[in-house]
Amino acid sequence: MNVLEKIVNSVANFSKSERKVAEVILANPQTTIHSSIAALAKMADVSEPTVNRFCRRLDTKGFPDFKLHLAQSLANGTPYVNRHVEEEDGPEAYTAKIFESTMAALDSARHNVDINAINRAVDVLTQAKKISFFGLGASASVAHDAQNKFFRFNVPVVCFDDIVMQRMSAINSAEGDVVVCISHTGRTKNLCDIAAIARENDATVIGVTAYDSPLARECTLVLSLDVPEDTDMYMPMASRVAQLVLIDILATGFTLRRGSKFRENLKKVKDSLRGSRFEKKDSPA
Amino acid sequence: MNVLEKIVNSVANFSKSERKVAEVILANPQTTIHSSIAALAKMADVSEPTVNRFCRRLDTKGFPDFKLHLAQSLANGTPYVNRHVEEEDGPEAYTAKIFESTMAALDSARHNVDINAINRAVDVLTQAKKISFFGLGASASVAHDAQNKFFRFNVPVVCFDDIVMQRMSAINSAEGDVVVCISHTGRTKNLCDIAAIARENDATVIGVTAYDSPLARECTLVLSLDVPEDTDMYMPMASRVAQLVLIDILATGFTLRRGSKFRENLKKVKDSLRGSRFEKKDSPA
DNA sequence: AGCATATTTGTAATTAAATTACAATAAGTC
DNA sequence: GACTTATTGTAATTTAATTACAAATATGCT
Repeated sequence: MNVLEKIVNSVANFSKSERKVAEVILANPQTTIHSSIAALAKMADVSEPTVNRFCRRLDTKGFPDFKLHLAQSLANGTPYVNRHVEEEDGPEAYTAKIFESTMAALDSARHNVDINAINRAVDVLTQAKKISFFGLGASASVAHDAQNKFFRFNVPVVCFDDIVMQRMSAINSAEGDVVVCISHTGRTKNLCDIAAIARENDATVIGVTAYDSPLARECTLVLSLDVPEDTDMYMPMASRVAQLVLIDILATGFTLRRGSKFRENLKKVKDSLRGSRFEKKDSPA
Repeated sequence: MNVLEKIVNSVANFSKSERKVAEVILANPQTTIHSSIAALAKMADVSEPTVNRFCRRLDTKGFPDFKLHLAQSLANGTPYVNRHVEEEDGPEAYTAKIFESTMAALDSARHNVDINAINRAVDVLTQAKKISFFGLGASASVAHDAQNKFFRFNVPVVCFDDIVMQRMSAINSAEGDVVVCISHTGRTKNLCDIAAIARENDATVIGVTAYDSPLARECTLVLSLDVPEDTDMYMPMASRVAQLVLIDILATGFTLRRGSKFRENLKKVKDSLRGSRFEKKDSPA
């Protein structure tokens, strides 16, 4: 974990003097990495051993080691420690924070995805007779996006964001069909029902959802994205971006599995759009 | 510039012993940042001052400072190397690459967005009588997502992914209405028409599209995301994620502008979903 | 080739920095 | 209010890095 975040998170465990050190470091992290322990101690108005103890408390070997960790945190372009948008944030601040928190969420997701599950999902998808993407609310747009991607593969693909249509589609599913249910929380009752119905009708159900959720229990295969919940905003944000990236990954895996000849097909689809577009000045007539 | 690159580039200026140091560092950079000057000197089979001189030659203040620079290089240099998915990539490789390229695209977008334009867009949106989101193809899912977000604000918002509906909606727009047109390339003819029609009917048209594009020229305000084109895959990937994040930013700016009382409204919308969901075990009854 | 100069490299001394051990102070508890 | 525990600082020690200088090696010139 990012050292800066770690400082913020463990501020509760700090003593009064250690907190002073934390404040100084958070206020000028860039200066800190070029300071000696003596200089930093002076800035925070504490003694040198206090700074040293502060470093140890953050699981670093000592002050030099701490500076190393800090330098790495800063290098990743993570100036904002507190990524949560706050009341008084101006456009610059909230723009940066949202970009950063999204990137952080993706990074977290990246380290948590189960590659084997992805591989199996790609397996299943490549062999599907028909692929259905179901999502409700915020996840509906992810389902649409998935449809847009898989549609290009010239595979029978449908997408519904309407419970009734989803239900009908699920009831009509058969062996060899793949149903992908998308839900961040995995607690949407209707979608759980759909998953159950699809399974009863011998379809393979892939859940893009949280592991330990009612929806997950109804699925044949679960693709979980451990993205930290966006607690402060009352909207799904980062989690949904992670879902989209997961769809990208599945689509990519799909094309790779199908081989190079198949990819020419993709190009054809893209070229077909040309008529509906204005030509680029520099592109061939 | 990255220190590792710098070492490679200036290898010509090094003396024999310095080159030995360079080799050892390049071979195990991760070890280097946790070694003392003595340990490194021993590994390279040179004296300690030689290592120190080596550091100075790379415009660092000394060995500790050099380690700091090296740590930073390792922090951001390593992951985003080869971002393009290749034929022979396994699940692990393409998963990592897609996550990384998406993150890289977001990072690039972050540094290129025009904060002023965002601020003006938020201005316009907060004052809108009605907001319409229009997108076609891959951008349609972004438009849906935007609708889902702004709908929660209890603002009149519509979203169409159908040219005919978009056209009718655009013709019916009036002063005070805001139309947001989403298109990565900005070259989709139909959408350019829609933007023009909306403007003729006194709506404010915000374009989430490329700066120098036909669509941009039809808009009142352009929000451009300079995301490197996804050249190898014949599908829009990273660009669309960046668009979503931009929508997140606009929505966030919107809520901040509307003040805290308004945010209670958001909570109400979220709570309203509770009935349709399975309760979490640990949540209050 | 041989001498002289310049450059590179290493040894030892010095200095600076960080850590440890311990004492003093402050906070909390009965 | 005295005792215990935790926190903080002072001073000593250790460790690491740097400097100064000397030896060795290489380079150039007659």
